[in-house]
Amino acid sequence: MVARVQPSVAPQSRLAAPGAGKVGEVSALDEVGSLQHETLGERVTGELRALLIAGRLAPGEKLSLRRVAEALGVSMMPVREAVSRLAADKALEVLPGRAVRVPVLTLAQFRELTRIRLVVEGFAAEEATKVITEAQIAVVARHEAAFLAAAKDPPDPAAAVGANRDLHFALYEAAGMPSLIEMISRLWLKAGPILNLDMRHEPKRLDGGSAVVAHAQLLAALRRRDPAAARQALVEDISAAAEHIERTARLAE
Amino acid sequence: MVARVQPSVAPQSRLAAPGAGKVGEVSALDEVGSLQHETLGERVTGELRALLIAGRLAPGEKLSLRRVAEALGVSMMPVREAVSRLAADKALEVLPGRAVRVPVLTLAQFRELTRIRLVVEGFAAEEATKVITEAQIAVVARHEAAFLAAAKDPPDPAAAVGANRDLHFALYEAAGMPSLIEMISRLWLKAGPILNLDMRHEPKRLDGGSAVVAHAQLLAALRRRDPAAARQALVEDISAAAEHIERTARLAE
DNA sequence: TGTCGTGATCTGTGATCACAGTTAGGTTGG
DNA sequence: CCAACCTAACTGTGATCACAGATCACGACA
Repeated sequence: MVARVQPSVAPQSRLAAPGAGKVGEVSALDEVGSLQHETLGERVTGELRALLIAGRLAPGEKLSLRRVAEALGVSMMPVREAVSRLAADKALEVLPGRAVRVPVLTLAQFRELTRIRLVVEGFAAEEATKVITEAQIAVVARHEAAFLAAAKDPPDPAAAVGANRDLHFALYEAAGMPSLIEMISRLWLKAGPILNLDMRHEPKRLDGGSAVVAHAQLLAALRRRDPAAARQALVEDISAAAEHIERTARLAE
Repeated sequence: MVARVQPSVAPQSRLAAPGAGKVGEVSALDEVGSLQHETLGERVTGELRALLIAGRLAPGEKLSLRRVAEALGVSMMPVREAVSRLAADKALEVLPGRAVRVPVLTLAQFRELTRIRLVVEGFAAEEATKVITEAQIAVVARHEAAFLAAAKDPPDPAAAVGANRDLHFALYEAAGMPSLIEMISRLWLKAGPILNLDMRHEPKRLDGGSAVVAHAQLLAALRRRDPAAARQALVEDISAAAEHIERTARLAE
């Protein structure tokens, strides 16, 4: 049907971009990173992503483009773009003729997601342990402390969820693999609603739970520079949380 | 900033959907799968995805929403949605004030992508080998034969690219993990432009290349039900292709 | 009292218009 | 003849309007 999308422009004919700046001239203006003013659609996307990962949007909850637009004080257009992106990641789903909602995972889907997380995040932990710096370990430790504080009595579920997220991603980012981070983000986007909604509703799980010991083992492995042990600690962290979800959470079918 | 997106509807208050169909009654109407008519935006997305994976859109090639819309005979709106989705997957990128183009990978990005592919697709191959059926093996073998035929003299690059894709995904789908397939598709979407554009331009690599022996080893491992060997064969297939790309292809920076 | 039909309302999808920013090409001045 | 400016076309983004389809609630009929 579509023979050529862009017949007129040959990409090879344009090897080097002309560039708007003058060549050979270095000034202080080159320092500023041309703060590309974030487009409105991207901002909405980020807002919804944060809400999903934090578990503040429950599985099955229905969203309305117009309502979201009104709540965020923007037009319907950026919301459409954001929902399109998130739906492409299956972080949201659009029912045929109905509305857009947060997907409700079946038990099989949740188990598959967990298996993938074990592989991908385990790999990330292993690679991160090989190249992590002292300063980065300190950052992880700081988030671990924050998580511990939030899990203590009285527990602060929202803070715990955020600290847990920061801890994990601080580790993953140490691997220095941006595409991997992006991939893991997508996994969290899909698992976030169940995982963190649960953690939010059952703060008792936090204190004395398996997460604290897994995090401690993870940090110890990092300090020992033991990739296999770090992976093992992460696997236990993910597995324990998944088992708890399977026991308690409401999964479809 | 945004406290609650949808304040009026409590998701818990709507535990079970009412359902339009009558319960307890089984008729012929339950057979028809509620044919949801594919939306226009989805069709455009699929069209662009196919073009990207097949390597028919070269890295650095610029796209214009209006041109694409005109070429596909649709309005600009569905194209915007498709580009939004693909840009979210980083299969396309939108320059700040310029145009949208297919990304040009740096050497570091390509290497990272390859490492991730080794982990994820290797895992998929391993899992698939554990549960693959005879019929599914036959399907893989058929695509292998098609690939062999397309690689022979005279080589048919387009057919070879398609057969190679079908072969790999026939294997991965045998694992029965939909989210994993989706994840691998995204990886191919990003690597496709370089990998298959190269294969298209250098058909000599096909005949007598490492791909045919890797595929043969893969099939042998499948028939032996040897997950580790299947993974190894796939790793060699991916690695060999990646090495060739690194030697010949034009990578940024 | 239970069930079905029906209309108002809300849903996402698509099209069209408006706009600021950039690019490319042509023209003018040196 | 070369370079710099300047204009015109084109870019993605956002907003608004239009429309088919689905949902839901109310009311009428059995």
